[in-house]
Amino acid sequence: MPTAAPPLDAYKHLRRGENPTLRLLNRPESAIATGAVSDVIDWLGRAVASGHFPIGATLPMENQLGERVGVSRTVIREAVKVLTAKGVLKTARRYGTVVNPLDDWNLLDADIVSWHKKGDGQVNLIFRELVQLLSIMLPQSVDAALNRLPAQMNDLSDMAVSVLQSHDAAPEQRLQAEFTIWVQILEAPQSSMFRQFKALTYEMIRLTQEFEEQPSRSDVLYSDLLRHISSGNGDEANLSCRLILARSKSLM
Amino acid sequence: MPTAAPPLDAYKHLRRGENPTLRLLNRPESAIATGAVSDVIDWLGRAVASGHFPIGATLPMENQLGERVGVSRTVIREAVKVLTAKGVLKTARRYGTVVNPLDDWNLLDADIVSWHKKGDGQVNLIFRELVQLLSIMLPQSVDAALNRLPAQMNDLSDMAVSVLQSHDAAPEQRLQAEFTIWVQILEAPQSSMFRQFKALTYEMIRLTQEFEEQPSRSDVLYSDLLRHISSGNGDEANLSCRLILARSKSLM
DNA sequence: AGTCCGCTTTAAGTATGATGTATTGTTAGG
DNA sequence: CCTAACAATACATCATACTTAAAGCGGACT
Repeated sequence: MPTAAPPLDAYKHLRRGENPTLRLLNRPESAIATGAVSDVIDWLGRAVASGHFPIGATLPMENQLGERVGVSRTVIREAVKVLTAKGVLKTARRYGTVVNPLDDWNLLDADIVSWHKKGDGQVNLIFRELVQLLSIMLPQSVDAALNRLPAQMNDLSDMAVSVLQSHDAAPEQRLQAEFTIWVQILEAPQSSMFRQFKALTYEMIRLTQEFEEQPSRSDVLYSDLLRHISSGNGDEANLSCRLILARSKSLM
Repeated sequence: MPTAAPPLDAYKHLRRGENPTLRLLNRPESAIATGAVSDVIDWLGRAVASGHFPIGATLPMENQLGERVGVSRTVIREAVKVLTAKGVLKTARRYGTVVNPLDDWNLLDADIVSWHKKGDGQVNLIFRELVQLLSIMLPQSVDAALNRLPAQMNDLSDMAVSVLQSHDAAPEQRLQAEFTIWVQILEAPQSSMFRQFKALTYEMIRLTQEFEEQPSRSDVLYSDLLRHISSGNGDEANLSCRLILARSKSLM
């Protein structure tokens, strides 16, 4: 086991959806976004995702873990329980807490994906499978967007495109802009389950940005997509959608 | 708020994968399948899903809830934390614990779906959307199964079909048999994310059985599907797949 | 009357320590 | 060599005390 302990506070800022200037959408912070337990969940999740605690490894005892990050055992236990419910960890008396194999993880849980970043152990695998999954779901959603009246495609999308077109948009702004567009599209099927893919889509965009050597311009792709949806051109819209996904797919 | 409290122990037997006689597959018990916390998660989840605690409702205080089901506040808190992480609940100091709107629930989490049963508040909605989602994913998986060598379709599937063909198979056996077949198919894409849909597929089959007025024979549908996959007949296999799903779809 | 500030109260959040209990590993007995 | 009793471990549960953020009330001031 590595000796260096990742700092607990290092990720606190990531959860907050700071977005003072712009009105674009940000991925809703995980519902459990308050207090020490949330911090430990985040820290532990990233520690596992990064390979600091590799698959099959046994975590330190709850007591040690607690004093290591400066919280009580109660907090550690509640965090571990959450990670256990997400299939990442498994606890057993006398045996300890161990990291489950990847197939046990609830990979459809966006939180789990969000803990991974470029360079982490299985991030390439996860990214690839995530793109593969969304390559199935997102075109379906685009199809649904065609059938609904284009009133769905509102000002928010237009604003997002203009952000993408601007030359001085920060990466986070571009991330939010692309996400905003997908949120509109994923509303079209009017399905709570489809809506669940919003957060996963956010993670795909995020990882796409991380993996890009140099920022590529996506404004044309998205404006084409929206235009074809508005004009009711199904084949063209579907093609635009797949072009956007091909960009992510090409990064592996 | 309703007065009658659902019994805590009433669901304990459901989690265990009792399967003494048969060798077919059962949905892997939720990773967190041991102890009082697990029981409370299950109980609370079902209490919410059934509408006993409707959306927007405030739960009793952690203390009261604890003495109501006969566990300490610690156990309640750990269970609530898990439900919070799944987006079902939301806690705030001085405000209490409230049930989130449906769109906040992690509906791709099979546990949440598993808590719903026929007659519950939103079960019709969830069932419909679940079938809709799997109507997209399962045909894709069938396609992948075609490309892999038919060694994938092993004895297990054959055994499952023979169970479906037998006239005296219990409902649970038929459930397990159908599930076993889908497990094989969902292995074909060799994707951890696709594997996540196993548990959701299990829930779809379960709900399909619940909603069926009288048990319908599915043996022909599945044997056709497997036969077409083995023979590499893509169009026919895809059709069989959609026929199976149409059976579920017709129940709403 | 209406607004604002601050106090009190509430219920979740955290901490601590003690005890319970499966499970493992070992050892003594056959 | 095998089995059964035993001891050790680390999670599981319980009980209690204390902390903290926020809702709600009430009084003071304009």
